[in-house]
Amino acid sequence: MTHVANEHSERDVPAMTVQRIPLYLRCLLEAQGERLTVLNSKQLGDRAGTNAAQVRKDLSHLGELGTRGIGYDVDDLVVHLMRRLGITESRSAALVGFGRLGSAFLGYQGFAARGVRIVAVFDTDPDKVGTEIEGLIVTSIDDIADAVEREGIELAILTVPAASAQKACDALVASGIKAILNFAPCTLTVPDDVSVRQADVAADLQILSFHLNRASSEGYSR
Amino acid sequence: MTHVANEHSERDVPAMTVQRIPLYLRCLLEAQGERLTVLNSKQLGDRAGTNAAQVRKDLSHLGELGTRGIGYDVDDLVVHLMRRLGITESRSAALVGFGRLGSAFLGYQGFAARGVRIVAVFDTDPDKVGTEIEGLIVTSIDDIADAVEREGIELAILTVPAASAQKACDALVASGIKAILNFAPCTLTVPDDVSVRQADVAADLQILSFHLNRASSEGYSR
DNA sequence: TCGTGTGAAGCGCTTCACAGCA
DNA sequence: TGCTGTGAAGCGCTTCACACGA
Repeated sequence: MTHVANEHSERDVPAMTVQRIPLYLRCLLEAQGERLTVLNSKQLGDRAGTNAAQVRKDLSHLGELGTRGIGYDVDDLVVHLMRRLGITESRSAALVGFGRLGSAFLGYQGFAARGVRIVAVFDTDPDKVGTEIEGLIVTSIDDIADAVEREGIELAILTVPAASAQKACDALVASGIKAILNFAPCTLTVPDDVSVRQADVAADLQILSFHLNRASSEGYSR
Repeated sequence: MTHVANEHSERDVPAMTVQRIPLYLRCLLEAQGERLTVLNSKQLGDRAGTNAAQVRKDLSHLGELGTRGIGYDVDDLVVHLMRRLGITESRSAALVGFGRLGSAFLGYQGFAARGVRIVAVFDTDPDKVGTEIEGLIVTSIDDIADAVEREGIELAILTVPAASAQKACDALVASGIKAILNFAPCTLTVPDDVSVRQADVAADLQILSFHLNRASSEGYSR
């Protein structure tokens, strides 16, 4: 059952480290844009809004990626982080819910550079099904299982109203999707092998509102 | 403005507890809709996707809000959590960046029930300034300081491209805003007394993508 | 009796400080 | 010399287990 792990390639990465990998990657891509070839942990920490010790500890969970006395090679680290995130080839995502928010994501050109492509759009509304948008045709959610297999879809972005989110989620799970980003303000029930991330904008605003109450003391961030 | 500290009304609330308060509030409002008057910690934990011990510990940080042997009064707890979040009166928010994503938030009718109202819209694009939308008129970001004072704006939702996010952020900070929800994929630099929450959709998708890798390599054979 | 509130134990993440290596 | 990688210490969050009170 146990595989031989080359270096620590299959060692356990702490959850908080996983959440920061996309942040580091973004900072490294910025640095690439500035023609920087090497960054040390202090520089990367400053860009990411953390600190040098955090950066070193995080990256050490992924392997020995730096050079003592020098720092981290930007290009190498970009490649390594992308591989860890599984986005060396773009991941294919389905957009479920062709409303205002869904349309905004469809029109957003920034996903490609971050390793994600929206390759299918689903909705339940018969008036929307058949609409062409960004080269895709809005499809009935009943046809999702076929599309998932045909297009190799692995991720879903759920932008339907809260009232229909669980139903749409069930359809996604039934079609074999194992990762869902849910923008509906409701708790989704899924099997253990399916990952869900909750993106509740109103909740974020409420958290910020809480901190406003304690405006006397110093502010938080993230 | 300081209240007499009855019980622990101004005691320090752990950051993780603050993040769950909006979740509990949402679950309680759902329960209200089902005409439930009392919930115990197990029931609330199930709805929120956590557990009974977590609920009791979290709520105990806010005071003695339950009744032993019974549970928590739904209406009372709703009022208490809303007060703690500072949304008994809606908070006024500015939307900065009238693009696809910003338009989606403007059209979203769900914020009102969560205690937040968008009362002003800003953009830099002269073609967009002057547009009327949802009863609001898109205003130049240069006029933000006036609007913040006039409308009592305390929150900002930043939906501009990454390249102009820091500039818009600086304008918000200069106008006195102390809480910013940033959808641009970039790190914002702000004074210590300003709270920023980062909402990076692509990063969320990358985190989900990471977990897809784990699942496939850890999975049972077949 | 039942369920909350809470000290204490358990656990994981962050920070520190320095050994190790280019 | 300079910076990474890492054990260890520090800290905060979660979970446990039970006293307390309605």
